[in-house]
Amino acid sequence: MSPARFDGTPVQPVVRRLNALRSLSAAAAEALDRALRERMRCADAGHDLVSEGDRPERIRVVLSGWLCRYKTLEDGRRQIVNFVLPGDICDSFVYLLPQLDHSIGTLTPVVYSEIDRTQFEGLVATDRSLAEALWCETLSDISIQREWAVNIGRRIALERVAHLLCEIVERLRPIGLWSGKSCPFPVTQMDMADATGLSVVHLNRTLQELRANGLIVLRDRMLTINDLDALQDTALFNPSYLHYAR
Amino acid sequence: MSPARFDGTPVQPVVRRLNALRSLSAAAAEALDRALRERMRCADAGHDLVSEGDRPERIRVVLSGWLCRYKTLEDGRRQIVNFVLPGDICDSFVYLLPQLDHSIGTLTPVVYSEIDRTQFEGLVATDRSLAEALWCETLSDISIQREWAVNIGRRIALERVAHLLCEIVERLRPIGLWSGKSCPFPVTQMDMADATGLSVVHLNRTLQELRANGLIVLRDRMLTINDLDALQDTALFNPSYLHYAR
DNA sequence: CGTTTAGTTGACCGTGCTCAAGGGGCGTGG
DNA sequence: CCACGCCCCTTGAGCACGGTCAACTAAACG
Repeated sequence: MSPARFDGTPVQPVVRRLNALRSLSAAAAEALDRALRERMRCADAGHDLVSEGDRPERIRVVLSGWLCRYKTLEDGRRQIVNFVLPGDICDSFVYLLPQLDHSIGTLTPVVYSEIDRTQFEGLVATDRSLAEALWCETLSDISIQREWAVNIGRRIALERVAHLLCEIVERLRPIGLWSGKSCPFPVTQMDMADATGLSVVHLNRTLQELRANGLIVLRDRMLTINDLDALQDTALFNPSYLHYAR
Repeated sequence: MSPARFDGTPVQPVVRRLNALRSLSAAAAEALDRALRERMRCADAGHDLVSEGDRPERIRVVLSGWLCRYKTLEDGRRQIVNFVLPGDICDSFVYLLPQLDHSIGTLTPVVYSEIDRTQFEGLVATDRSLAEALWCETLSDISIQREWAVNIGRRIALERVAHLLCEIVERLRPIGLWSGKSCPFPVTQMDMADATGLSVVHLNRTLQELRANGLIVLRDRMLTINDLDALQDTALFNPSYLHYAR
């Protein structure tokens, strides 16, 4: 947790993501940048950043690393309901709610910033473009959540897994983590299973089918896609629900 | 579409729902009330209020009737991703997005109000309690959407259908449409199937199982639940994700 | 080196899907 | 008034997608 670990962790992914949704004023980008540098934190892989039932106090903004939002049923069944990538905000104005309805766990080591209520509201109050961008980010989150319902409810396993991969690629793109061919992919097969509503065994077989079809290469936590169009076709993927401006 | 059809359609469900999430000031409730009375509209059952791909211009607020948000895949598979009940807002600040990612269709005749952008922003700007309530409503919507992912991804058919019914009961309660024992339930089995990610045939059999277990009575578009605790138990239902203040 | 975690494979099984047909209620038009 | 069509619900039969259980491998780590 030494400050040294923050070296080289840029604060930009947030600005880049928000800008992809709705452009921020220069002043807003700068104020946000400053606020994010104030209270940076890190967390190891495999820990919960926040847990279901917690009273939310602060806004957290992910600067680097991957997390997932998940819920568990009494008997242990787990559903990952979304991934949280660099630049994502968890969540604007959460502290207005009495308690969290889900947990957020780290999949990798993570660097994030905390913003407390008064500082956050100060930021929002002084710049309209930031307030609008935050609404867009939230509307985009709901939209992603809706698409997950479609994915789990109406796509078959092969389409479902392909769709998950397509979404992640498109979300990594604006923050500069998609090279055009490949990206880091630090998600275990168990996580992917819990995200798609499949069993680990069947998820494994589905990945093999995607590999056999030449659609993906997935090795050593690295995902390579040689023909993204083909993968999108098998996923019935249409990126418009992400609401990124072109 | 004659004004007469609005007679007796109260504007209160919105205020009641928002108040259940976060209390509105008297001034905000009154201003909202006035705004909603300005441009009331109706729609017949079986029509789309808005469609995927539309450019959203106005905020719509449902005063009476049921709708559903849904998406369809190219080949016709349909997933209902949420129901829209009286008092629900579709959606705060949508017009910030370039286009809608899903459609909203009516299940019954519906009365709703339209609020245009400038009027809406005027309302929000002048009362902090309203702005906060709208954030709460939106956060609650995301939360519901997450729970749907869990429902479809990790609950078996019986639990899944039971959970859907439990959620609807709890959402009808604050707007006064749950009598304590029963409520209107104008949803066809096909709609329920599309909401739970099941086939119509299996949904039908699942409903019969719930009936056989004495958990529900569902006839003539009317749902009766004699032992709500028992239904919630079989659904693994925990209402906290709705974020209603007690 | 032993232990743990992640990935893989095989065999079997069951939940839920598909296809198909029939019934009941209701509105419409002849 | 009756006939027809349509929508919604229901039932049966067969099947397949995906789940469960179990065992094994390989890599990572202390």
